[in-house]
Amino acid sequence: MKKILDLIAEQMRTAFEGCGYAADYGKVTLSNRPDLCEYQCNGAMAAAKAYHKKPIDIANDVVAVLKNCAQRGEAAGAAEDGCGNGAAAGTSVPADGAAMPPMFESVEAVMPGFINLKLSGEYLAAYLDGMRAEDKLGVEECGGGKTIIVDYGGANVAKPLHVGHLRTAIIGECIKRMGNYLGYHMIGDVHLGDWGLQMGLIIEELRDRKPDLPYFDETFTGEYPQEAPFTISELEQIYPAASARSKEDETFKARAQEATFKLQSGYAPFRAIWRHIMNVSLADLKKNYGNLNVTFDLWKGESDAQPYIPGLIKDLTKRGLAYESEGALVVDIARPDDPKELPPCIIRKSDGAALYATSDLGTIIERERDFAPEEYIYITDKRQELHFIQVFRVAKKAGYVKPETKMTHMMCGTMNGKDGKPFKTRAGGVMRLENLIREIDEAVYDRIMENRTMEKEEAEDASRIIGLAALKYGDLSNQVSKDYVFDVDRFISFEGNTGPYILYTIVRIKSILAKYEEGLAAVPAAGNASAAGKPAQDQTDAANADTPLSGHMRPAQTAEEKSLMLKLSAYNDVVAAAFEEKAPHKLCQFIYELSDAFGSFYNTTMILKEEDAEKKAGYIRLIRLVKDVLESSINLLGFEAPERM
RNA sequence: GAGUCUGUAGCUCAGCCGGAUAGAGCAACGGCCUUCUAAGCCGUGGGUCGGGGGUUCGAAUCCCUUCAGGCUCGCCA
Repeated sequence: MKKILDLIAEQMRTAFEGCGYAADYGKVTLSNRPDLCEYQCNGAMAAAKAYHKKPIDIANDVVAVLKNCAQRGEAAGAAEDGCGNGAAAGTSVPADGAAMPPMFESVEAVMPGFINLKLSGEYLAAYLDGMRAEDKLGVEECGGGKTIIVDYGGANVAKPLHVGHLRTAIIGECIKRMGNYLGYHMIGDVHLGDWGLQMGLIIEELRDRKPDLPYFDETFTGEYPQEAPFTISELEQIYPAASARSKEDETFKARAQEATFKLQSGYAPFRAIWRHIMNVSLADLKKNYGNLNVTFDLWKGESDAQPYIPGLIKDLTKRGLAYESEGALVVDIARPDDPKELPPCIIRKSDGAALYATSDLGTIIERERDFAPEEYIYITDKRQELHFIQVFRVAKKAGYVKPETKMTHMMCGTMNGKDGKPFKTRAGGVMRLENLIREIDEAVYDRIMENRTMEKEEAEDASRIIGLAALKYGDLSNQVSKDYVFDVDRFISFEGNTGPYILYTIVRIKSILAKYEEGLAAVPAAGNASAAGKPAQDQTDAANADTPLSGHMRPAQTAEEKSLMLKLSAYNDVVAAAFEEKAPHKLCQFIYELSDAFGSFYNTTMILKEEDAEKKAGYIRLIRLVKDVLESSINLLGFEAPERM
């Protein structure tokens, strides 16, 4: 479906043109004065200078044309009188094939030259009917199947996920879901850190702990065991210990570097250990990401890029793009218009080893070969900005990526504690993701038990769902690029603009809908024995020809109802903008406002007590659409709602 | 030092490709449950949009300058 702002703007543009002004001035925005109007057009003021006229005169001209059309009851009039060509208000939003009612309830010019618009209740109702009839609630699939690779998560093998991994995972998942919803072919890749020094550290630490393992017996010639010589909890203990040791013990560090080198050179025993590390760690990572509702299409890692690196280096050297500098192999990426000359990208260290940029370039070569995506989106901490500038420029300069391919680096701000410094546990350490999630879930559980009567098991399930929503919404509702304060106490308060508030709205609607279904089922069941045994859903559809599903949306009767309907109509616009601008917080903002509008409506309108059956059915249609939009939105954000809370 | 981002209510944040009276939430205060889930709704108070200058009919928004803070600045990822 066309976006409602575009539909209105089409009318405005033809009206401006009909008065002899450029159509561009017909831009329409949501009103910033809801007390005066619903939509506004400020074009008359902008046009005033170009046409040497008073803004209010222009506004009056345009308004006169719009009113003229409305009066004649044909918003789809002839083009020469400026009434539009019929595409906007005539037939573009069919509701059961019927023509659309007139668009505006009121159109007025106000000093100094604003044009204030109010949508007619009939038009709005018909627009919402259009949404209800469509698969994706009116969201247009603008992606056209284009492939986009999203590189997010950034987990390191053998290191537990901690809060620092939270943002990129959550944001990446949301971007991927929005893209898929809009018809892009999104490929999420976790891009594991599985090839660095940490592997050598683990191998050498393991040697000291379990020297009898066959991997360390150079005379061993048999088959290595299938089973890993450690569990995930051992592994998670080994790495930090080894890491700490390497900082004090130079010999140990040298051994680890040596081991890393041997691993990377293909030394069989160490490759065998590496595979064990990968298997054990990957299973754990999948579980943890799964708990966050974060999934990846690809579980590739830096190690997968290694086969491409020799060819990459050879190619860059042969073509003169890479050259030796201070013992390292580098590629210049500076451009004359850079405000500051950027350092070259190092693709091989002076000791001959590859590094981060090299494996990212290797990964790009593999992705081009396998997917030839039209866009790359990397989601990482913002401190990696320079790294990605370098990688992108080398990839383009060397022609590994087509010039028109978009390469985007979404830079995430850091999560700080209440003190404004990077987030730490109360004890001062790095907080593991699992612990954070548990803390939130427990707080939700306590909250449920203090206010509600619910079985222990249901409460536990519900607290997991609600806790995740609190965590994700708390993150996604902030601007991606900004640092933000991660305050556990605030997240578990669940009041105001929070995930649980959104869920609560959904749960209340579900509850009303369920009661309504019960009520409908009860009526025919009393006098119709044959229907009595059927499930409630079948009965409601069969019992009443004019069910909430089949009937039309009714024009709003109250201010609260109108606000709610107006808010709903913005859904397709918001989803498209949130993806286009890579701004999940806009979708959060939207569902918060939608929930808020529902709250006001709910509080002023008794839905189930309504005596007029058709009116009541209209309310049901409306709140069902609210529920659908909310559920669809939170699914894009990456969480879900419980049945009760 | 250079580059870059940020600075909006007591706190946490929207708004930033120029528009009308700068918006929410939390916290504070006051109302609303014999009515569909009060994790809710309604209301009150609270602001030199860091400071200064400029562009404009019009600036939180654009430009310059200044202050404060964060981050980055060739062989970590």
